[in-house]
Amino acid sequence: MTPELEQVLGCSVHEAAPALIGWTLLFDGVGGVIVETEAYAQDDPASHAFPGPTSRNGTMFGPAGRLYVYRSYGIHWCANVVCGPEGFGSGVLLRALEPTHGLEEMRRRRGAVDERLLCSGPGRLTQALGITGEHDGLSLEDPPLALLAPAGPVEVETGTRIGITKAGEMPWRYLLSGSPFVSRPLPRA
DNA sequence: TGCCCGATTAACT
DNA sequence: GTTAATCGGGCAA
Repeated sequence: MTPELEQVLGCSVHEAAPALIGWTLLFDGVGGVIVETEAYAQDDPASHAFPGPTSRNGTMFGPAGRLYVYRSYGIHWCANVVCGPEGFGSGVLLRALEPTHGLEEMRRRRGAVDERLLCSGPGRLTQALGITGEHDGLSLEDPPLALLAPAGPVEVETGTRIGITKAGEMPWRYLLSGSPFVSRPLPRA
C-alpha cells in the first residue's frame, strides 16, 4: 500500500472515514470524488462486523485497503473500504460520489438521470460503477480499482448516519462541505 | 428448517 | 409521506 493510503486507512475507522472524503474512486476508469462516507467500527451494533466474522463479512476482517461488498435489502449492492489493523473488522461505507469519470457509462447503467443522482446513495454508487458481490475482497490499489488522493485541502462536515436502526444517533457520517452530490443534505443547523 | 429483518431505492398517494 | 420489491444472514425451534 502506498504510504499516502496507509496513513489514511491504517488508523481508526473514525479517522479513516472523514479522511477518505475528497479522494477519487475509480472502477474500470469510471467513478468520481468521494463526497459522503460513514464509519462502521467492530464494536458498533450497527456494523456487520459486530457479531463477529461470518461468510458474508469476512472481508471486513482482512487487511485494510480492500473492498467489502454486500447485498442490501436483497436488491442493492453496497461498497465499503476496509480499514484499521488486519482482523479488526471495521470499514467505511461509501455513500456518494461526485461523478467525474465515465459519465456516459454511468448513465448507461443507471438510465437517463440527473448527474447529481448518478452516485448519490450507496446502492446507486455501486450500480453506476458496475460494482457487485463478485468484486468483494478486491484491493483498492489494483486494477480495475483505483483510489487517488485529493489535490488540495478538503473541508469535511459531520452528521448522523442514515437508514440504520441501531446506534443511529452516533455522528459517524461525513460529507464534503457544501457538495450537492450527497445522498441527503445535512439537517438544518 | 423456517421466520424475520435490514448500512435502500423508486414509484406510488 | 408511504410502501413494495427481494434475498441472504442470524437466530429460534
